[in-house]
Amino acid sequence: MSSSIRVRFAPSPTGMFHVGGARSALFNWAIAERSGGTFVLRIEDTDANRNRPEWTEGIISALAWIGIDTGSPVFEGPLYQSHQEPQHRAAVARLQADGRAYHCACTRDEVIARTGDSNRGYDGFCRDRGLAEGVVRFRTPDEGGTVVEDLVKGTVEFPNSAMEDFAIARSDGSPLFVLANVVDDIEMRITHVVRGDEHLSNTPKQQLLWDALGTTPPVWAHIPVIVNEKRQKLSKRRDKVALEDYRAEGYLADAMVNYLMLLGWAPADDREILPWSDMAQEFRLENVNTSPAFFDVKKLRAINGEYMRALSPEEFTAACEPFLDPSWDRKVFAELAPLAQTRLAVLSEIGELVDFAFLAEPVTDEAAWNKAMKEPAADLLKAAAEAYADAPWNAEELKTRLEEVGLRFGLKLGKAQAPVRVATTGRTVGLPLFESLEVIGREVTLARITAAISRLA
RNA sequence: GCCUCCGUCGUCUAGUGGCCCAGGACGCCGCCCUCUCAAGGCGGUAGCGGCGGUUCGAAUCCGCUCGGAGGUACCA
Repeated sequence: MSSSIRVRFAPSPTGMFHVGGARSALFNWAIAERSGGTFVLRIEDTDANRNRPEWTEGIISALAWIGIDTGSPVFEGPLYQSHQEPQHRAAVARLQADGRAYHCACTRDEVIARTGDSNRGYDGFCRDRGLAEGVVRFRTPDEGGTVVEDLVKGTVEFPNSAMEDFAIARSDGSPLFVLANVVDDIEMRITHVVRGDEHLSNTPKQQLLWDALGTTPPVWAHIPVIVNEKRQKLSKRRDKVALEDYRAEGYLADAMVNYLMLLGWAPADDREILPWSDMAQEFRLENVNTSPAFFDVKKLRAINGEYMRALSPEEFTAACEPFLDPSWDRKVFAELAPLAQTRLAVLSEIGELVDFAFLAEPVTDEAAWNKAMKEPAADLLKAAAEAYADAPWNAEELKTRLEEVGLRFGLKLGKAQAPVRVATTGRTVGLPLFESLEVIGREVTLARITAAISRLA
């Protein structure tokens, strides 16, 4: 039973991979992987995607980034849905032959004129007229309710009286999305449909169609949507939702996956940081929350930081590579990288932390300069330059010497280091100073201190 | 309008009648450590939308109410 599971994942056809879609994909992936089932990717918008293959490419590459590999044995796809295939028309015809659907010639205005209510749906006027043309409508049950058994939401009952005879094919005969969607799911032997709960309201229609087509409906699981700080569903226009953007900013895929899985689900123990293998093993749709979750970048950053600190120095250095200027000396960077590892939340911040070591002149932050270069900065820098002129060039010694210099001015190291830091790195905050000086060398250090002295003069 | 879903610290959550005067994590605040900034350690802040029931006992069950979200096309 569980080995025959086939989950369907349908990213939205917008050419951009939404974080909500990513989470949904991950949930699907987890249950498919754990049960040894099949993950079916379907891009639902036929026309848009047929004309823009790069959109599909983008989605596949985003999926690959978070570990959903198109080469995996439990992956099947991509599959485009077309609602113009023969089997869709055949299904419409079958439904009509079975008396489950009928032609209707009413216009919207006619319906409103009859019901006197623009809020109500179709009134069933053509139900028994035996027409041969027009839109095809599905004959909805008059009484009772349609019960959707949902793994996440539980038992949800929709009164049939609130469901109009909805259209399944246009008057030109072309099948509509709802119908095609169900037909394809049946054909692909989908057993589990896991999607955002914005689809819950349309589920009874689909379920009716599954039944009418003589097939047992799949297991439904409607997961809560992800919302913004205003508690609205994440929108492409307002919110930053493209998974690709987070990759570009320097979030680690593992951290992203971990965070996304935590949105609406929590492992049994108190762990929040845990490997994918554990999550996939423990994940149950039944344990997914029912309420919407806010996408909190602050927490994402914190988790990303955890993952970055857990990296070995080599892994961290490698992870930084895409965010480094090509001209920077990688040997020098390798020395600096371990110092930077605990000091950033996302990889894209690496540049501003280490650029001083590669540029001819440090980028000087004026506010930092004004703050650090107060009396007796000039004299202190002169003394430091002297002390450093003949110092053995290692961090330990550089620290000791500056400490001594500071003492002469009645300053502790915390104060005394500030002018030197700004002179050599351009900023008041940054990597450990003396290790940094060791890396850039005596010549560069002295040159920068001298330059600062003359600027102060 | 009608239908459906949702409502525990600012945020993500644990919690399915007593173990909860509600636990963890992020954030925030403070202290320690410290060459700056981080990291790390320690401590703190803050919550069951409201009202009525049921019960010896309710975050947990029921009703109402308020608030939020989504759906409702000859769109996909």
